[in-house]
Amino acid sequence: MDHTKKFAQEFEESIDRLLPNNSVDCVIFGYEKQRLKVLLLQWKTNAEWSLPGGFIFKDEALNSAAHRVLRERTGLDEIFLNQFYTFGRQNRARPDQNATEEATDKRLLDFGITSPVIAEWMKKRFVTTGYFALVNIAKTNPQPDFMSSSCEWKTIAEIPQLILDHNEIVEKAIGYLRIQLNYLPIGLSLLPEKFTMQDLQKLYEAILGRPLERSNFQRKILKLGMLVRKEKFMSGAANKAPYLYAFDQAKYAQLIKEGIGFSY
Amino acid sequence: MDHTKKFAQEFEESIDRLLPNNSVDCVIFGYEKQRLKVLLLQWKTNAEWSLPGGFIFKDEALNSAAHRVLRERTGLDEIFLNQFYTFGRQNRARPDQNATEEATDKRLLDFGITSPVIAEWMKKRFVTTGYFALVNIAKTNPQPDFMSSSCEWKTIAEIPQLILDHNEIVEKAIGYLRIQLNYLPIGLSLLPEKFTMQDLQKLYEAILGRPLERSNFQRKILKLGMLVRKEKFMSGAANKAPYLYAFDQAKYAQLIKEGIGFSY
DNA sequence: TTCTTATTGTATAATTTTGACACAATAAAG
DNA sequence: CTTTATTGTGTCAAAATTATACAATAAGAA
Repeated sequence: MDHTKKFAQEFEESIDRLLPNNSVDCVIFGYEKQRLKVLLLQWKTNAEWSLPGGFIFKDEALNSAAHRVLRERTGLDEIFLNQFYTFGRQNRARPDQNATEEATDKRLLDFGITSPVIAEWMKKRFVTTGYFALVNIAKTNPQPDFMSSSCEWKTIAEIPQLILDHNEIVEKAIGYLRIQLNYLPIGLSLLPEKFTMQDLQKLYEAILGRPLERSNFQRKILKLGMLVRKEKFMSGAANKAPYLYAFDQAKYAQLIKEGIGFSY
Repeated sequence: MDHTKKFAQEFEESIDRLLPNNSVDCVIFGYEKQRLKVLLLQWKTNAEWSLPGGFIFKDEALNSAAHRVLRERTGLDEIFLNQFYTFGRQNRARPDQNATEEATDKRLLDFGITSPVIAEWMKKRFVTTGYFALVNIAKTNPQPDFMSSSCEWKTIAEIPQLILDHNEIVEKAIGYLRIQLNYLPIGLSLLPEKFTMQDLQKLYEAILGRPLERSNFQRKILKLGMLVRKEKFMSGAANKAPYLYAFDQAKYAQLIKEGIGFSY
């Protein structure tokens, strides 16, 4: 019995313990080379892309399910997950995904779903709750699960067409990320332990989608008192070397709790 | 056949058309006599209080269900509803509501539920999505439905113990109302067409839960340019009569879209 | 070595916003 | 005509914001 079949059998057996009509999807943001990225899974069977998502056990809280699903599908554990919106249209498939009975059956076969029990489950209507997370790409090593051939970080511009309404979910996640910027531990979660002021500024610029004035950004951030200055960083470039900074975690946590009170 | 039985029969017949395991609950904010209020329903059968909530039809979007449920249960229609959070603990009952089989059966009887089909439905686990709305109390006349003996506006301080986790839902709604203050048409939705500056200030104070400095509030609000000054308001009180104001709706809408950018 | 280049850390000045308070104007009651 | 409570507006210092300037500096080029 190959891996896929084994997985299918295990999933089929677990269906009785799942709460019907509900699911979770995770938008995992990472930051690398001054670019904001999102973690996507590609299906083994038909190479389509999707967000890491899954179902809820009958005896499991929605929030716990989000953490478990993310761990099972990517290996990422103990990360900050933030619920942001619940997507509940009758037909959450994209308009171009024909929803006739035959088309749906054919699509399930594309995904390698042959078991009638699983097919019946997958044909249900699911109301899905979106969570977003912020992770430091360097510190994590996501691994695709059985169903997925790969697990890739894509910049926002690179995001391909995703299954169902997952593109919409990503867009909404970015919107909430922006609105909640002052209340989220953006820097601590997304940056390496030590980073330059430019790293931090580019991160904010990536999230806000607009440029910020360098010297004013530096002054305002430093005035918050949440950064500790470390040694200089010799990049090898022909210009003045920037200092590295690290977060004063206690102060940062407090500031985030109250909301960082300025406009970038 | 009395009303309650008729309703029970109708509900029983509709269960097949409902999406299991999902529900919506609405936190309707109103403003009256300079007090922020919430609309609550009281059950005919056992006098317990709850938020107006209900279920989703299989062919209905989650957001549409929220509008329909609100209309059916209170008569309120075409109001601005804003999704804010999805509550998904395994057991959403309050800790003091004993969850043993017998206790649950007894509780359902308290609510007048005798049909086994309805009882089975009500025993399911429901993940509920919370919506909040802002309405002008003077313009609306909510009416309780079959199941409810009354439909009352309660100030935040007056809110009694509610069923399930509804007290938690109200608290979370107020939290989101505060955070999203600058992005919501608070004034236009909650105030009458013409209002005094004090009305507006007290509204913001009620939402924020803290006093604001009168003259500075007036200066900042007027500077936004979203108010049109009307005639004076002769209240009969022994003091200088205040001006009435109305919203410049186009400008207000634009400001709300971008987010009103100042701290109160 | 010296010059050049790109970037960094910091300073400065003009402008705007905020917070705290002052005060004359005024509607109605005594 | 005086008193009272509240309103519209003004002031002023402190703080924040914006735009700009400029010396310091790491490394490559001359």
